Amino acid sequence: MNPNSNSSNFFSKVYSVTNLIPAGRVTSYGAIARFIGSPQAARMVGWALNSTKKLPYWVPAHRVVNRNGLLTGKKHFIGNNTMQELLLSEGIEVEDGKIINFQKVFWDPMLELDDVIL
DNA sequence: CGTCTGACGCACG
DNA sequence: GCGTGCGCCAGAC
Repeated sequence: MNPNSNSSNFFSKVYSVTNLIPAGRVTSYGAIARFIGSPQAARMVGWALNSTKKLPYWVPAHRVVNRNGLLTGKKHFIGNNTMQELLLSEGIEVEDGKIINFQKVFWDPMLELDDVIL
């Protein structure tokens, strides 16, 4: 874990937090960005997750959506519906590329990892 | 080294 | 409540 030596600390934090997202829960790019200390770098979170495709280990990038619970990054997965399928398989209700009970399944690292220092 | 782009988020109208 | 514009940070050209 934490193979950050290669990448910037920013990326490694994104990977670490994303890996801590429990199955059946999701979080947002902005939430991660805030947690790692760059609240205005939400776009970079997505950028970092995009590069997880080439990482030697698995990162549950499908558990990260935008603040509206919209699966904005689904087109970056192998198939057009891969992201939604993965979420559905974890018990997350998704309809037309959007998480239904987003507020219910939302996992905020600021609250769950408030005692964790990356 | 300058410029464009992008899995976002927020302010405005 | 919805569409548009702008700023953010890092990487690719």
